[in-house]
Amino acid sequence: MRSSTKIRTRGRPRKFDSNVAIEAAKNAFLRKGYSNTTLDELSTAMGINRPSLYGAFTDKETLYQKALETYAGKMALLFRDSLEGEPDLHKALRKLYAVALDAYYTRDGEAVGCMVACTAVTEAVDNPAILQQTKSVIEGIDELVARRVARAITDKQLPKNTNVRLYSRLVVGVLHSLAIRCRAGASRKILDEIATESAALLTSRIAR
Amino acid sequence: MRSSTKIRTRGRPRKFDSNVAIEAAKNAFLRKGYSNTTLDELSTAMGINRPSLYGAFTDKETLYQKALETYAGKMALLFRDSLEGEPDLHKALRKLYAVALDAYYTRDGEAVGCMVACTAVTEAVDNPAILQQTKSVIEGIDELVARRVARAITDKQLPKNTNVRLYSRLVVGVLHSLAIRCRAGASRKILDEIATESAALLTSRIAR
DNA sequence: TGTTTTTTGTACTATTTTGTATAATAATCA
DNA sequence: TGATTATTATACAAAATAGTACAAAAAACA
Repeated sequence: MRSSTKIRTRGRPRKFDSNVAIEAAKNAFLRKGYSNTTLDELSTAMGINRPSLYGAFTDKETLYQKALETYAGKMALLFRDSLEGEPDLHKALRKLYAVALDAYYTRDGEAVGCMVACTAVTEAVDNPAILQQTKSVIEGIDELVARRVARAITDKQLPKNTNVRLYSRLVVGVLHSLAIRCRAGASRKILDEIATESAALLTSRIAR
Repeated sequence: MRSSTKIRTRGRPRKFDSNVAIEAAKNAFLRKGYSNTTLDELSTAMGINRPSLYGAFTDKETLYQKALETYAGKMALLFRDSLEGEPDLHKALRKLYAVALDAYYTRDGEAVGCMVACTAVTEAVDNPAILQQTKSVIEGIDELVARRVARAITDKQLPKNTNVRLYSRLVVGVLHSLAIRCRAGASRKILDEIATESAALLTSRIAR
């Protein structure tokens, strides 16, 4: 996972680590979205001055895409581990939602929600590239959950006639709502309750 | 519902109707969110030049708040009518989601989603007034649904021990997910399926 | 008819914002 | 050591953007 493989090349060496810088950009974009995050903020957050930033990441939009990609990759990993770590589907969903909620708050306790659900969609209407990226990230999460749901059917925790893709979209839909409510100022307590209740509803006997 | 009561006052008469203008502002803000919609765009969409716009609506932020308020009011009406028009809860939820999806597309078929879920939340992190407004709009919708759910309990369509507030938040959560998926480029067909399946799951026998 | 009042229209200002020119700097390579 | 190459730092340019000054216009009022 190291893109900054230290093969010494010519020229003056960079003062920053590419991955660390993207991480910082990600956090900045996560708070205010693409167009509302200025290059001054990015430059400060990343500890890189403007020309170096452009030299390394082309422009603001490319940097955003890279940051979103990084964010999505990390979330997908978290989600996959949560889902696959629990043999019981109900527990797996509870874990999924708990992990998501943890990620929806920064270390400082600020409620930022999800970078895809809460900020990327704002840009999507006027930016085809971001729309496409947003779409495929969401589909990726759907697919991730679908694989776990298929396993639950094999394990006889869900009926055989379950519509896997549709059911998975409902599971993921809870993540969307949690993200929005988080960013809209709901208390963590309420979000935990919603998460718990959703996991219960989705794994109750009748759920198809 | 007419704020532009035509009591002739002194001075040069306005060339625009206040409600129509706010409607236009609402549509503009709905597409691109608060900070990404410029005053030139607003001015053009509303058919009002800059100084008149400021004279009538104070500033961009006040106009946004007014537009969001208008949007929320209209959606609340649509939702209430949908919910209360159907005696059967399952049908009421289907109607609710259908009405929502219709609103999530403009007349031109553009997928804009929900002004609250898809764009207001972006601003909420850095704007306490918008955060507060977003929060209370969502709570208002929760409350609206809660009243309908309470009736369903009275009508014995849901068990007496149903946690009304929590259950209602799940119902509303589906709206959040539909809005996000809409704006993220999901097809109308898939959204209809999700809506249908969600209504079914939420009114299956085990749902508490 | 002339005064008062409010809105309109044009043009402008100050600020913010994205992106870049240029020279100095720090490394490799021959 | 000197040439080459890539990055940094300062400063700047061009465009966009929120908000406003001011005079002309259009109504009511006396």
